[in-house]
Amino acid sequence: MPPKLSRAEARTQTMKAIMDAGRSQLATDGAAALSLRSVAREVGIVSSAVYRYLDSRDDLLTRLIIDAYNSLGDAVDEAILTSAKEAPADRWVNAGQAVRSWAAANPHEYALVFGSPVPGYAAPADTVIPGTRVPFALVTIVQDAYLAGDLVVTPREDTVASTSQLHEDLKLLRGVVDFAGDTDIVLDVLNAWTQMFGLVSFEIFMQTRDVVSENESLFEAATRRMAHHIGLR
Amino acid sequence: MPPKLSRAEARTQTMKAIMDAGRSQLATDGAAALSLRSVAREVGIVSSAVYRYLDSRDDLLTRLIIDAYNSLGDAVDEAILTSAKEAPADRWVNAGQAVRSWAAANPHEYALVFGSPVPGYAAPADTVIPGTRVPFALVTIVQDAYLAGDLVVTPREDTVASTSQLHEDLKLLRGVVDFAGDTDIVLDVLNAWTQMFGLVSFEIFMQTRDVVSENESLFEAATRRMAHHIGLR
DNA sequence: AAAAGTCAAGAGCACTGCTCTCGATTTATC
DNA sequence: GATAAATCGAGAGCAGTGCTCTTGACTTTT
Repeated sequence: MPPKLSRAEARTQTMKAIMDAGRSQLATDGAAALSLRSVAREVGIVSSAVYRYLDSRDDLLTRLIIDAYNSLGDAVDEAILTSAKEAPADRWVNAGQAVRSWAAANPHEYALVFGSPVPGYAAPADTVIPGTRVPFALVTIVQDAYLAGDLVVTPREDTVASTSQLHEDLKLLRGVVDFAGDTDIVLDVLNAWTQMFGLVSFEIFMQTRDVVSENESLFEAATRRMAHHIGLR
Repeated sequence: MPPKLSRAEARTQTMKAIMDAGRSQLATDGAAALSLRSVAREVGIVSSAVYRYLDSRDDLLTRLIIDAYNSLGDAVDEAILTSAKEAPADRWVNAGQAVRSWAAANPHEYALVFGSPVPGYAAPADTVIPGTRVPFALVTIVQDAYLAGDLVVTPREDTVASTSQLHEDLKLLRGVVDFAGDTDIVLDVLNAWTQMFGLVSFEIFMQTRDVVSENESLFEAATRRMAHHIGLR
C-alpha cells in the first residue's frame, strides 16, 4: 500500500508525470504526433482524466513551447557567460554553436518553436517573452564589446536613412534591448540573428540536403563572418 | 446530358479536380489540416475513390510540394529575368522581394516546403531538384555580375583555409552551380541565401513578432546589405 | 457528520487515414 | 461482335484522434 498522498501532492505529481510524458513523446515523435490519449496511456491514466490537468492539447503544446524556449535560452546564456573573457567574435560563434547544438539535440523542440506553426494553434502571449531570450542574449555580446570599446565600426555606404520608418523601428528596438550603439549595428545584429536561425533551420528541417559534408565547419565559418560584419573581433 | 468522356479523359479531369481541391485546401487551412476525405468531398467523390488516383496522403503532399517549389521558382526566375539590365545589387534585392512576396501570398505553401517537416513524412527524391531552383537562380545573379566584371571582391581577413574540408565542399558546390569565382564568394552567397530564408521565415512563421512595423523596408535593407557583402553593387 | 469540492473512469460524437469488397462500366482481346 | 480484363465509384469497416458529458468514488472543508 502506497503512502497516502494529500490531494495537492498527488496533483502536482500527476501533473509532472503528464508533462514528462508530453516531453518524451514530443522528443520521439514530434509535435503533430503528440496526442493527449497517448500521453494518458503513458501516464497510466484514462484520456478524459488528463483534462483535469490541461485545458486542451493546445495547452500542453504551449507549456512545451515555453519549456523549449527556456531550455534553449539556458543553453545560450551559459555559452555566453562561460566565454565572458574571450574575444567578442569567439563569444558570438560560441553562442551560435550553442543554438545549433541544442537544435541538433532537440530537433522536435526546435521545430515546435521555430518551425511552421501548428495549424489552428495560435501561440498565446505567455510564449513571447521566453521566445526573445536568444536574441536578447546575443545582443549582450555586442553590448559588452561596445562598452569595452572593442566594437569595430566600419563606415557603411548605405546607412538607414534617419527619416525612414525603419530607422524609427530600429531605434525602438535598440531601446528595448538597451543597446547604446548605432541603429545600423542593430540592423546588422538582426541580420546576423536571422541568418543564424536560417542556417540552423536549414540543417534541422531539410536534414542538410548534403550540400556540405561538415555542417559544423560551415556553421562556424558563417557565424564568424556575420560576427565580423557586426564589428566583433 | 454531358458529352461522353473517354476513360482517360475522365481520369485526367478527376485528377486535376483532386489537385485543385488539394491546393485550395492547403491554401486556406494549411498542410496539417489537409485531409483526403475533405478533398474527396470537395471534388464530389467518395473518400475511397481518391485512392484510385493517389497512393496516400503523403503522395498528395509530395505533389503539392513540387507544385509549390515550381511556383516559387517561376516567381524568382521572372524577377531575375525582367531585371536583367539593372544593377546586380538591385537584381538581388528584386529576387529577394520575389521570394518574400510569394511567401506572403502563399504562406501555407511556404510553410510546407520550408517549415518543419510534416511528421512521419519523408520528402522523396522528386522534391530535391525543384527545391534547388531558388538558390540556383540567385547564383546566376552573382555569376552574371562576375562575368561582367561587376563583382567587387574585397579582401577578407578570414578566407576559408584551402586545406579544410569545408573548402572542398564549397569547391564542389561551386562546380554544381557552375560558378567561376572564389570559394569565399560561394560561402557569402550561401550565407545570403540562408539569411534571406531566415528573414522570410521569421516573417511568415511568427507573424512578425511586431519588432518592426514595416517588414518590407527591413527586408530590403537586409537583402541589400547581404548583396553588398557578396560584392554586388 | 453533512456539504462541497475534486478526481478517474467510461461512453459517446465527429473526425481522420486507409483497406477491402461489391457491383457497374469501360477498355482490350479473341 | 462477344467475352475477358481492367478500371472505377460506392459503401462498410478498422483503428486512431480531440473533446464533452455523466457517473460514482473519494477527499477536504464546514
